[in-house]
Amino acid sequence: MLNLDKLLRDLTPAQREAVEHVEGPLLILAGPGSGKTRVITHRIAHLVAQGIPAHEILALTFTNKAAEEMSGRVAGLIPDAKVWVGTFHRFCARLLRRHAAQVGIAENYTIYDTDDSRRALRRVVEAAGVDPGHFKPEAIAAAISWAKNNLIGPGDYQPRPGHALGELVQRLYPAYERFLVSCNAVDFDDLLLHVATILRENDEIRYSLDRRWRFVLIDEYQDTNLAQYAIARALSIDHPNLAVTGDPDQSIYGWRGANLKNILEFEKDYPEVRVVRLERNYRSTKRIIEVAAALIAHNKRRKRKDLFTENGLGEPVRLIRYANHREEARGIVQRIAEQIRDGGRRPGDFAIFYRVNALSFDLERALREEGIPFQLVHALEFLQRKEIKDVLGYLQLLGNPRNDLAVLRVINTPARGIGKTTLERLSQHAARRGLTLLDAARASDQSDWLPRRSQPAVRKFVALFDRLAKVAAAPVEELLGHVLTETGYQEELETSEREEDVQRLANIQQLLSIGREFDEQYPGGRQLEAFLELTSLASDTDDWESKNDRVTLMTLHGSKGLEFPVVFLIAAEDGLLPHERSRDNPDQLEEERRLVFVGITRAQQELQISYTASRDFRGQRKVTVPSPFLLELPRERMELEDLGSSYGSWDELYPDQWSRPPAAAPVNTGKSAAPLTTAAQMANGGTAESVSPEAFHQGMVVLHPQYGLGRIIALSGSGANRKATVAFASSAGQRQFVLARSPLQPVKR
DNA sequence: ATTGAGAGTTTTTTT
DNA sequence: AACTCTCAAT
Repeated sequence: MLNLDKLLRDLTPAQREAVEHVEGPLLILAGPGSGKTRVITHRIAHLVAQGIPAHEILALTFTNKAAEEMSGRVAGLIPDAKVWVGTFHRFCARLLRRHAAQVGIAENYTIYDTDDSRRALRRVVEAAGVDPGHFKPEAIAAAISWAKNNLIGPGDYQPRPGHALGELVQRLYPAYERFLVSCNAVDFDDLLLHVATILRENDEIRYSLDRRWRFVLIDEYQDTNLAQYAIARALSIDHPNLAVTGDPDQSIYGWRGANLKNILEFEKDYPEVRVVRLERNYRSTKRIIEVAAALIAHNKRRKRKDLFTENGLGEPVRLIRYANHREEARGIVQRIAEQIRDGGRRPGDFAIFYRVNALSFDLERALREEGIPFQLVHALEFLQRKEIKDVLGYLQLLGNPRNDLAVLRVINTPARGIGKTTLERLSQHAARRGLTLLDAARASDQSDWLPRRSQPAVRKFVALFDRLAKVAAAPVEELLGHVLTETGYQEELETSEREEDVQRLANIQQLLSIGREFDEQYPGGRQLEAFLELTSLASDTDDWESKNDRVTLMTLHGSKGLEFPVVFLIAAEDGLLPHERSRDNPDQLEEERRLVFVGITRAQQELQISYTASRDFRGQRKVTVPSPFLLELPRERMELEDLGSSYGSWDELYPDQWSRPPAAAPVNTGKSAAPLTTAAQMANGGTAESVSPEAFHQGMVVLHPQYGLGRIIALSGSGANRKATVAFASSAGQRQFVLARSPLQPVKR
């Protein structure tokens, strides 16, 4: 039996309070590194020790990675307990299998990933005869996704009057949904929306599930959207034992519909809630926490939380400017190499974070050259590859023959002479008769609506499908083998000389071994559905392994929930951090700040933030502007280094800040926004006189009364038409001015 | 129907 | 810079 004392030992009073809480709502506000996962897992064990049946406990996370971590640690505490731990999406997928009929689909439905969903939408747009010229499918997809996340069904979508895109969405959303239903398919958002709908409309089901899961835990609650909120709520009405953990300061999924309100107003929904704050950080040094706290203090929309640590002071956080992206990669890799050689570090101690995946390239190369092992954690890569999706397409079709989208994908893959016109005929006939594409294909033989010479190819495809259907119940690896040989896919790749096909073949081998692993875990065959669910809800982020000793490269988003002894945060440049698309919206800007906060707080012992003087991005070389967030850091207490001075230094923007040695006196970190204005005033010397447009030149540092200091990055025209593009150090970003009429002043030095 | 060249566009983040 | 998509030629 479980030892209660052992569970509660070594916990702080706050942690203990959370762990010992049994009945009723609970809100755990947990700062980074505050032992949150430990508290959750211990609480689960404690509940079980109190005699609560493990199968009544449901723990929901957002990522598979978090789910795995949690279930592993629960298993460590209570080995055989049947606590259900998983992601929201997986949980909903399971529920939906059971209750699919409630929303008009069958239980063997297919889950469309983002790519499938885009294809489906494109087809719907085409069928509706909408001129795709003006509206990007992306925008329509985003609007539909937004609606679903906010529990707005296809029939309820109300556009703002006169809003052209909205009106289009109002028309296309129902059509898109009809198409999915006809394919017996759902997209990611549907998983949540359908389940929320079932819970809302069917009180009997709702009640029984509420009772079935008497204790519900939700991790990263700050990332829940309205649909997830509704699900959590519906499961906690008769048994309001809902425990949520989260940190508003780490909410970085607003763009996916996450609603910060859910956590900020949790206390309104459950007035009798017990709130526990975990503010002490056990992960990082004081220096790191100091920097993180100073940064996040600039956010307005947040719950005040005091971050502190009793850990040692540690080394100062480094802020480095490199000349360019190559130098940045080289510098970081050299430092890593040194520390592995002399500093007693291992490759697995290091992590490098960036805002966008495209930034990983130089680091990969530098690491490779230096011979340091690394792992790239790319969001979607493997499972998105064409060859993988093609093969899985066959599997999907076998599991769900109504899946027209899968038919479209595989009917001519590999090429078997079924082209656009044939497909057009098939689709038309299917639409006329209300058939699935597969049935239409079946009916095409000897028909009068498909030309004789097109018939044999279609007949062959149908025969292929039937052959495969006979072995569909085989173990996954075997089934994959059948697909590869029967379709001729493997042969096509094997006989090809092309380099990329060799790679593809290797990827297919990889898929086979995933299938093998799956079979070992779920022996006996007949597991096609489960395998498909696994592959469509998995992402490459999941198989990040802390145990294999490699330098980790990932996006800031991917880093959430992890920790590393040494962290490098690169490309702290305006336009990238904050991302240019987030810059103009205050809420989004705060989210970008939280993103940096998340990155910083991953570091246990050392942290280095860097940016460059110039960077090649998307094939263009650009003079960069440091991230405005850097101005919010307590730079007096950090170690500053400029390795890019040959490019003309940004020193001139912050003369007092950069050249002065670190201040001796402690500085109140909450006020670091001030230096900008101070520096600006100093730099300008307080004078204002009108300047000839010709006095401005490329690279010059200028002052704008509103936006502060900036650098001229482009000039055009002459005389009264002379225009300048200025990159500001503040969050104003880049702006263009007609010099003759602008208040811009050259900065005197 | 398939292939290849050229044009145009991109990704911010993930289930 | 790399990728995808479109369009024309075979």
